[in-house]
Amino acid sequence: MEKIPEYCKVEDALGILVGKWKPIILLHLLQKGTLRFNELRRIMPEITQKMLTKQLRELEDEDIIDRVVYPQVPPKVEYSITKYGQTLEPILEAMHEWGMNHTMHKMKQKNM
Amino acid sequence: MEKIPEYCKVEDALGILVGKWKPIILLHLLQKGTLRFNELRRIMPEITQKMLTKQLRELEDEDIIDRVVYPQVPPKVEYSITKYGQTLEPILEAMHEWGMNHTMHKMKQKNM
DNA sequence: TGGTATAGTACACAAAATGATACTATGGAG
DNA sequence: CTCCATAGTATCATTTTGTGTACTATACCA
Repeated sequence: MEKIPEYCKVEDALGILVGKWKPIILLHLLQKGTLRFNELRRIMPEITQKMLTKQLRELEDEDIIDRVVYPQVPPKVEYSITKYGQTLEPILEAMHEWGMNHTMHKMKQKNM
Repeated sequence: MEKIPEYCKVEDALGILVGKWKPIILLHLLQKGTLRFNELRRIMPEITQKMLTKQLRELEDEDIIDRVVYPQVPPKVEYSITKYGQTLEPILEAMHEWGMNHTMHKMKQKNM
């Protein structure tokens, strides 16, 4: 394995990926391409409006997702992954797959 | 991309990977194989003792790292990645690499 | 006229994560 | 006798994250 440099870059990656919701939001966006605010809410019913807004803003600030506002009433706002955000796909995919196997691992431990 | 199942497994992966410190601890352990408590502290001077202890315990509980206590004074405790923990390597590698590129991305934005 | 839908914001509050600092036990070195 | 080193624990303060509820504007539908 390659040596970790003095100023460990992994922390930067984390700043963007961590939080209870970001990876899930990103996985859904990767999957569907584009989603409106309330579509995201319906997909993740446990997240509050405030949290969703906050996470989306942070991802937008980091240039991971795009936010397009249509001047309509009722409002319409579409979110999608930026080109740059797509570079996160390998990490998200790896997490997703690992998560699956991890569930199996736990089931074994508990003899389910 | 494959469809995300009802009960999204990514959250499980996250429970283990998130936290400001876990991926960094794991990367160092992957790199060095085995490290003592204070060696980890020296490598990551910003982490507090309490946090390091906590993160290590959590990783141990999840069967990601091993903790071996040598009955000596002063105490000696060695940490290493379990076989199961090694399955996280692809994620950690992906994060590490992405973190590097992300730093470049930011430098470009700021014209550094 | 009243209800529904959208994409939020504002405020009060609770809970969880993280941080700062001090403290412990004890063998060995000087 | 004093100080150092190790691998922690204990306590308190602060920061981040999350929850709950109420509120907004306005086109469309009945």
